[in-house]
Amino acid sequence: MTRDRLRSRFPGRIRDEVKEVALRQLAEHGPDALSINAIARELDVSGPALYRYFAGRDELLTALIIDAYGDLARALAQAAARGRGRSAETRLRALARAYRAWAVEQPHRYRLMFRPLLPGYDAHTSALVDAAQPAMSVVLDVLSDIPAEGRRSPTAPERELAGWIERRDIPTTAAPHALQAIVLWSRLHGLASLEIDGNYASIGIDPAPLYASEVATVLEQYRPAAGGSVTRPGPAAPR
Amino acid sequence: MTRDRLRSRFPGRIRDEVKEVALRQLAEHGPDALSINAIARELDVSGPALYRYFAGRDELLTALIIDAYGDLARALAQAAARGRGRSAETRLRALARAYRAWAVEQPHRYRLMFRPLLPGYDAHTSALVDAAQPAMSVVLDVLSDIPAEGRRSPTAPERELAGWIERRDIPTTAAPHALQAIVLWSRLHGLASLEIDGNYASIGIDPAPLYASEVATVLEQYRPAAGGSVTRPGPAAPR
DNA sequence: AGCTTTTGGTTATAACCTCTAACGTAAGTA
DNA sequence: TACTTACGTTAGAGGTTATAACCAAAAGCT
Repeated sequence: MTRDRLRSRFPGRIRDEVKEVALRQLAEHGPDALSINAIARELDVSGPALYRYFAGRDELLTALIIDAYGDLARALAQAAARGRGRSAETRLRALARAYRAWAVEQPHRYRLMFRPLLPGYDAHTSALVDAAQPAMSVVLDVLSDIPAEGRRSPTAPERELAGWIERRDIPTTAAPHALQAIVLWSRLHGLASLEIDGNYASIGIDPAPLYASEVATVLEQYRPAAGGSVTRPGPAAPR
Repeated sequence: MTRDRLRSRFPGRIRDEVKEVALRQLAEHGPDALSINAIARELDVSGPALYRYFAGRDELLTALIIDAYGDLARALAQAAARGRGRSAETRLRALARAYRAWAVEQPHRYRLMFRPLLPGYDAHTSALVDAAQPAMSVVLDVLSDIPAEGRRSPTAPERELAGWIERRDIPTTAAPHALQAIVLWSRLHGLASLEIDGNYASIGIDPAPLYASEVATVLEQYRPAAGGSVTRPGPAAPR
């Protein structure tokens, strides 16, 4: 037969084309339904042809995940940039809204990011954590605009984080806020992942205020004096 | 042939036996590796035999999920019961520790609970949300021990929740705390799911203080006056 | 131009999987 | 004892990933 080759049909962006089809199928038929064969069929090409472009299902998957992280980072950066003039608080709120919006608009991709695929904790795993970093950096950036005057002495997790900060290419001005960023991310992730699985819908509440509230308390908690001082991460968890 | 039948080998608990094998395989070879065939092989029985006891792979999966919810609820209830004398705060902290411990000790089961399987939002989905409720009730129970003196007027999400509370068999005394419970759960879920996927380990921090801290701020936030008053879920998210 | 090498596809095949169908035996019941 | 139901068997349809072997088209070189 030798029908039109992929190369001529999608010059220079075959991998992208494959990934697009993959995302479509993923959105329609669930996360476990991602099938190399089905993609090939839709591209009107026969089975193993795609193995010229992806080592296998897993590599395709991780490529999708990495893309997703990048895309999320871009969306967050945009949201942060839009509010450049305003206060860090409002920018942070915008960030949270953008995070939520991204997750809600493409839940399949969001789920993909946090789905562990291989039991093998090998090198490719580190590729994934690297991919996650830019998005985190956006959060850190916004947080580091908040003046850190009058800070109390760093807590244990904060000290642990300082070392990590240095080992990456992150500007060390962000260090005092790293823990905030992680807590915020954890909360947003908790909200988003519960929301896209319909847990808030099933009990009939609107999660939007929760996002706003979580941002507010993250700012509150790690502030110098205020009322949040009782609240500091105690002496290494009363195991 | 006619080797020993399952019935005679595991009288009265064939389904349980199958589920045990399933959990073992799930723990060892990842969540996608759960195979009816492989289970049958391990039980020294041939393929389709198991279809007498489970309608298919999906039913087995949902059975595992429901079991997991029940098991988690038991673990939480135990933790809550152990601290019966002490203050609600410490009981709540114990609850959080138990939640974390359960998730960390059996990550495969934890992941299972929050994994959406079928795109079909049918009746079996409601079976799953029903299964999740007992665990939530434990959290509500502990929270409702906290006196609600001097409460400010209920926020929008709280009002939304009140209706839901009435529709279930939950004692309405828990109503004022339902939002706290949901926020707490969301945070715990965020922490746990990030932890079991190794996100904290990869940046080298110990998540234990974070759990404690999140419990503390949940209590802080929804307290009458204090410093948390600025923190209330704003006017329905500035969309 | 012509020859050679690389590249991008093809089909065939192995080894899995889920699940249905058809069939026989073992066990319980009238 | 005869009948019926329950339980397990093999066979098979249709799906998957992934490898192997092969072939044609395009690109590079002289």
